Amino acid sequence: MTLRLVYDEIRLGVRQACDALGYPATEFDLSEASRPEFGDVSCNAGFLLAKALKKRPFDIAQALAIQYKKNLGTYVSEASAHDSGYLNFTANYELFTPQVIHSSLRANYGAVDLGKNSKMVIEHTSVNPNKALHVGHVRNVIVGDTIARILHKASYDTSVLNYVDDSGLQVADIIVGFKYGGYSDKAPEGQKFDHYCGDVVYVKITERYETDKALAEMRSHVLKELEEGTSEIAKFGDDLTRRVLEEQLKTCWRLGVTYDCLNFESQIVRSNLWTIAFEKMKSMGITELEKEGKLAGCWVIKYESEEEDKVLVRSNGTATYIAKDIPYAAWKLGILEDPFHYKQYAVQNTDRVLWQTTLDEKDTKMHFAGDRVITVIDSRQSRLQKLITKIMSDFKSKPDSYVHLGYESVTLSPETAKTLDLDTGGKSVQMSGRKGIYVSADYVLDVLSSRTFEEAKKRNPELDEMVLVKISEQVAIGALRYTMIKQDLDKIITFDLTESLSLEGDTGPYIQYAHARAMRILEKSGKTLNFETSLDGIDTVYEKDLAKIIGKFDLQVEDAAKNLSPKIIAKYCYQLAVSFNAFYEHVKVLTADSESVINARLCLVYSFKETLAKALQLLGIDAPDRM
RNA sequence: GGACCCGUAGCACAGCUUGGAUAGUGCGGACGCUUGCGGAGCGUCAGGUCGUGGGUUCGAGUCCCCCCGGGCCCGCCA
Repeated sequence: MTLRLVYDEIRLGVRQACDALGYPATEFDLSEASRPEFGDVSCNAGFLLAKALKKRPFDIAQALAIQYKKNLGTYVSEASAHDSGYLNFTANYELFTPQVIHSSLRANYGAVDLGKNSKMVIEHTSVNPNKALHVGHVRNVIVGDTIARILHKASYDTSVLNYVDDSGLQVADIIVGFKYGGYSDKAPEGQKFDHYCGDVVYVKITERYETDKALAEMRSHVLKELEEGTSEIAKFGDDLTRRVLEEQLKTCWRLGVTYDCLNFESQIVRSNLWTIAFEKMKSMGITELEKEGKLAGCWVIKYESEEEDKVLVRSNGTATYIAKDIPYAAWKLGILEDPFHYKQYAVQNTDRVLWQTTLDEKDTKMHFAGDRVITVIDSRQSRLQKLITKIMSDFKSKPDSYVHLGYESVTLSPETAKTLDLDTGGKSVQMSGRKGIYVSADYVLDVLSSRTFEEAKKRNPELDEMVLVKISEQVAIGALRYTMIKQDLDKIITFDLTESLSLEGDTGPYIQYAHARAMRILEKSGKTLNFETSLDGIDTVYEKDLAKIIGKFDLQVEDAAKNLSPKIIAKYCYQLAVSFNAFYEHVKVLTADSESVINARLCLVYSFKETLAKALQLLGIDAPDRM
């Protein structure tokens, strides 16, 4: 039983009332009442019928309310018309609250069956393996991970992929650095290898290209060797990228993010996927050999919707970079025969196996492809992604099987830029790995973690150091993950280091704190909760509001999954915490008047705690028992 | 030149998909709340011509168009 049932009952009841009054059928909407004094659910049927019936919305709502009240049903206690024309309903909380509490005890509470167990592939992270993750990458990682968690809750059978671009220009850059630039391929003591590669080798070698043309030429040479994959350089590169990748993954795992498979670009290049995809495109007429003009001799993709033709194969016969993206996208959708074998890369969180692609026939066969694919990439790539979406919908002859989930970038605030010795004249600045303008994810986590450690220690001086470290890490990750998810994907996040340390207001720690408070009440009560007795006597506005919000968890999951909008769950967690804090402040639990009320309130607190923990889990945020 | 995104209080955002009831929240500012289940909390107040102009509608922050401001993308690079 959740709020959904109340909606369903009202929808049916209003339809019946319309029929009884002889009103025409109409697709009215039910929505949450905008203010508490309007009740719980509002219906706009009055407005919609006004024209057809030539009556005022209020009169229609009034008639409907009277008709509806002849049979109030189970979960509605009041139906009334408002002057504005809305038809408002109030839930029957005597019944609703205990039933919501019972429902919320289910392990899979909040789950919805949108996906029907269909295969869904989510690709995210996909950071070039030549540097450490910075806060811009973190947005990708967290958005992707949260979407995967939400879709899993919505009954999709999800596979999470991380694409490793180990044969690209950025990797070539650091190889040049190590092989020809004189940099040691060991990081200095105390520095992670990915940081060393990004902070030192990548940035410095890029600077040196400016003056050292010979070095710059080595880059294209190295790139060619990487693609061919047989030389000593390629072997060196392979070893190198795996060392960087290992460090990058440590950062992701620290954030609570796990994957199912690592897809190496070098293997896509060395497999036959491209040849097959190219033939398919030719036979479908997606690409044509240009006969004249400036693109003469190139295979190009022509789409009327695009103003420019896109070169797929150069006049010298070599393929452009989309020749890597197209077969990979097709592979993700299971359109092409899978040339890969798979072997175990690691075990994450004690039980989740991370696989990796191989071209070794001795390894096993697996299936990671999906009926639908979501690719999480920065919206700066939406031009290319639009093209791939189009090609995939032609391949699959289903328009929405490939989805580019774009998001705006993370920029650095002028104050934070200053800490990197950058004067931006009061404007925020785009991060750039190449130019060394970024704040690394590990650094932010470390700073946050030590800040939260101080705070936790102050509050819990008696707790063991190791316990405090664990709590502060949970809170630090909660803080970072929440800031990355709470606002809309198409809004730029201006990252400010000082601001990110805030633990008050609309933040992850605020929400976690509500959970810790609830936990402490339950602990302190020392009681075994009795859910089987009548849970009445909890009828203050605070308790009703809390029950209502607990009761709409599944509706929020559905909304978030349908719209691929992780912030909906973030807002929901915040709403839960706000409602609980109001309850906490105004309603006494342990010192309530009677044992039965104490029990009922404890049950509500337990229900809240469980629901918040489940919702936070969708955000990959731990719910600490104390903090 | 063309494509896409953003513009709502001092700052950061929600609300726009599906048009209706006094436009919400956080930070910052002012003031208050703890012998009580933990103050990472709660409460009160101040602060908004929803970028401009037009259109559609009984009704527009929400839909349509023009314009203005900001961002970002547009290679036989990857």
